[in-house]
Amino acid sequence: MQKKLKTEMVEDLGASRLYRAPGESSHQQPQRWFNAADITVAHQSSLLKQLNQQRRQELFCDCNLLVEGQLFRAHRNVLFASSGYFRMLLSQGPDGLADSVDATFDVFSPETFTVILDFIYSGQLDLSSHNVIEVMSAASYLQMNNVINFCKNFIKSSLEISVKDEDSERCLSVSETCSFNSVAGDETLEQQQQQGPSSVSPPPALWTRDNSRSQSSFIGKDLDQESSASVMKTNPSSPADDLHAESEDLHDPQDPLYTLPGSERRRGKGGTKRKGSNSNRSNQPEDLDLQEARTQKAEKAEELYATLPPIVGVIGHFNRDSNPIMRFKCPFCTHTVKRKADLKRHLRCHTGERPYPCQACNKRFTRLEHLRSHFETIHQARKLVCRKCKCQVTEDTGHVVCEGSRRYRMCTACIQEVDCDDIPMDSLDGANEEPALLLGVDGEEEGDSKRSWMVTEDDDLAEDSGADLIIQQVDDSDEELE
DNA sequence: CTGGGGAAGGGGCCC
DNA sequence: CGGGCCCCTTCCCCA
Repeated sequence: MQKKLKTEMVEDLGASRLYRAPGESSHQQPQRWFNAADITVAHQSSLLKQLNQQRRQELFCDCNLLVEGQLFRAHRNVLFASSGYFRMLLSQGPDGLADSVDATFDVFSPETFTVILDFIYSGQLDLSSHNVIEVMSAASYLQMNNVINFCKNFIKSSLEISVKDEDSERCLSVSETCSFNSVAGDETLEQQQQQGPSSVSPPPALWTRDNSRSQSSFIGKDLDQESSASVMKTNPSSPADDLHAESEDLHDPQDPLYTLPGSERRRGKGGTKRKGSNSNRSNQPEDLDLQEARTQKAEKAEELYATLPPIVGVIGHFNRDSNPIMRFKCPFCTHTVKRKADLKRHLRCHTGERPYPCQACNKRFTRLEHLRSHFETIHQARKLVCRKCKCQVTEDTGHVVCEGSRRYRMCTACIQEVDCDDIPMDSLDGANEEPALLLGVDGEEEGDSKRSWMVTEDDDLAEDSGADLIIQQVDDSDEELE
């Protein structure tokens, strides 16, 4: 009976078939049963070790790689299988069939390439907070998606960027069990990517429109803890889970630090959630926590910036005159820009850094111009348009009406129509007054260059009733003198 | 359900 | 290189 059951198992288990140990006849009572997956894994592991040993002994190495003057030797078939860059390089014309292949790299350091090469041959990625950006940049250059994904997860956990609760466990398993499978795994990933995001399961967070606001277990995770476990060992025994790593984008709109406490939470590109946009209704402890977290995140962002290599990535294009056009590649995504400054600006959408807070509502912005636009539109009623009838108003025919920290203009007719005798109206002159001298982002006096709509980290949050159309008397002069 | 408007974010590029 | 402007896209709210 038992024998019959096991025979059925052998026939039915499919992918995870069981096999008898060598030497056992089918008539004997089986002593040990082997899982096909275990055999495969053991074989892969052994093969990888052999290849790595051959590399270290420079046996059968047919590829010479010169990185900033330092020579590395490797096997072209391994490189071909591990890196999209080498796939392109080695498959270009008859050169790929040459007896030996030479390549020179100056865009990353030998130390970085050592990490990459060790990963290719061992499945272990030696990441630290000091090398992660450079490794990621090199992996991007070499088109090694699995390494990029490991780096993304590493950075993300270091930055304490939140992910959804339901994803957190999976993410942990990713970092713990990401398969090496540098040959098949990478290939599979690329195939998945070629099939488009919809085919990748689960879909990347960037593409989702999940309303979940839950925070992940990454929140509060100690950076040091991550650093101490900086060697992200991949487990060759697991399937190619690195697809899951792809599902977590560094730029997480669910990040509570992504916007201000109480302010609109942006979901995906461009959108805002304005429900409760008359903000600052969150309770004080949460504000304190978020303030602290925000400070920590700013520090992490600074650290991230500090570790950025001098050139994050350079891609050569050619113009009509066949002259190369240099571009800077974002280490976190595929975006390239012409100017380094533009890249720096772009990086804020990955780091979540929002250095420009609004004094009125404490909402934060990535750019000064966005803050200015926000303040003028929301809090200063710069638009000479009646909010109700949309007609053009002038300083004589329109009045500024306050709604919480928001201000807008209404024409005299609309105000009378609303029939609010007690509508508090700011004088237009007051609304148009230029703010007084202010504090900069860092709380240092910076003169006229910084306007009153910028708030320091230590400033009290502006009160905002958040009530619907509660019109309050606002003294412009007092407010702006502050 | 749908379209328009408002607000916000991001990219390109000029000064 | 930073600031600023322009333009586009995206999302939400509301009629």
